[in-house]
Amino acid sequence: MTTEHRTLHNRVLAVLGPAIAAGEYAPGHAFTLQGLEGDFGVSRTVAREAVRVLESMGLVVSRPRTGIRVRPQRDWSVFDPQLIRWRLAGSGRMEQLRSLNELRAAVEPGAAALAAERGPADERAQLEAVAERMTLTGQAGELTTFMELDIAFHRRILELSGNEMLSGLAEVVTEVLVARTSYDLMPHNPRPEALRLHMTVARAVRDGLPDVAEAAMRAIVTEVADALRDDAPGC
Amino acid sequence: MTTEHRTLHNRVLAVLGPAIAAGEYAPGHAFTLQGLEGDFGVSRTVAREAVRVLESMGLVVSRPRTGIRVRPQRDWSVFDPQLIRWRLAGSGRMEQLRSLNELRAAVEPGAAALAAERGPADERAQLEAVAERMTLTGQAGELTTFMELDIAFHRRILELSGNEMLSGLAEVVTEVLVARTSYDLMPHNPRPEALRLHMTVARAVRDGLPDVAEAAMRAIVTEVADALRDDAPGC
DNA sequence: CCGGATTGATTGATATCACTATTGGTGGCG
DNA sequence: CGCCACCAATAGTGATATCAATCAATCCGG
Repeated sequence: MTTEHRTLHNRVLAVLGPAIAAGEYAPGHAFTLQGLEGDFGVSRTVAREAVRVLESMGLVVSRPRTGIRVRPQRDWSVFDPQLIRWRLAGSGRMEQLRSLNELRAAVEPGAAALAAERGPADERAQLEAVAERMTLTGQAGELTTFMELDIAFHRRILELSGNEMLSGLAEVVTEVLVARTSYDLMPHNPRPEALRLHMTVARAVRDGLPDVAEAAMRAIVTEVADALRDDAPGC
Repeated sequence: MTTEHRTLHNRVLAVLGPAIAAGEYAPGHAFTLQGLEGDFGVSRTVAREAVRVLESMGLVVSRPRTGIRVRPQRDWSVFDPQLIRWRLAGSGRMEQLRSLNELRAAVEPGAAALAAERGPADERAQLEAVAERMTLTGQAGELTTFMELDIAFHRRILELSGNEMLSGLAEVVTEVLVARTSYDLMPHNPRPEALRLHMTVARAVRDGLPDVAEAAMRAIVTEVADALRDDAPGC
């Protein structure tokens, strides 16, 4: 997760960010520094720091005389984990989850193949233990622990791909899984089919079978995508 | 491209960012605000704004008494277009290009399929014209114009996918293509095979043939990946 | 009615001060 | 001798005041 020490500008961001991310301000809407100072009861220094961060995420532009203007959605840095979290907290959650899962569907099968192909053998072997514990805690209905293992599982595979960009998506996947659990979009008991598929992926990666790993992972993510399409919780 | 008006803190970032991104400072290395003020001859406010941005990109953490410390690479927001640009400007360029292209290889085929499947028909039809102009300018050796068209082509497909995350990757692909051209990693005349493949993708998308579009796009990106593997310029 | 000078609102930048948290040392105690 | 509690130095954090630069909007002359 991203670094979050409790500074004032972070507290401003924690309110402003989600509000803009949720579309509460139309593109083009202009804030002023003075306005922010007043609204949040903070100094100019702090307000400017917050604005600089929003600016670096592409949410706003700050120009003299015009103020701080909200940019259209297409300019946002949609891969920024913080922005993803903000959006998942807002009203467009389901839509955001759908597009994130489509991304996962596009990427994770290939990552699983790469992991099986060129991950270090010892680390590849460790995946099975994670999948086994997932099965146990899943059947026991321990949702929080299950989530943590699920995150660890997918993160590990992305990292084993040996590709820095794919590893970087681990943050994204983490946000998705956290959101699915904390917003109660997971079934109380994971589907047995999904658990089996995770085991299949784990073994295929361990045994260096890219095609099997890829196919099983594809089954996992498309299953989730289908479930989300029906607005029902999948795994 | 990201917004870049010439503020002082941006000038600080333009030096500090690439330096950190290039690994000139080992993880754990600590700056102080005072040091930055002196080194860049700027006020504390400006130095702090720059640090806040670096912090939001995961490059550093700022803590009282400890200073501003460089974080290990795995914590960086590797999808941030600005960070990508900084890294492509540094010494690890080829490695960065390789991982970016592996990402493209994982994502773009699927995006092409989605574009063929559910993009608006009129926009899908426009792709062919872009591909045709690519062929013309490519054969004429007009590298800059070719690059712009190439960018437009791939961006259009990502946008037609109708998925916000995939559209977001357009920035990444743009940085890659700009870097390939400006650092002279493109062949002076694009390979005819590559030009034909772009035409194939364009027509398949226009005609709503996901499988064809996906296969042709896969051929494009794997060809590039192979070329990069041999350290030779591909298309 | 059009174009260019004027202007005032708003960000950009600096300087300085008080506050706070963290760390690392220091001295006392077991 | 080692462990723990306390203290002080240090660096970021936050506030305030002030001036410079910019530029959208307005106004005025031709």
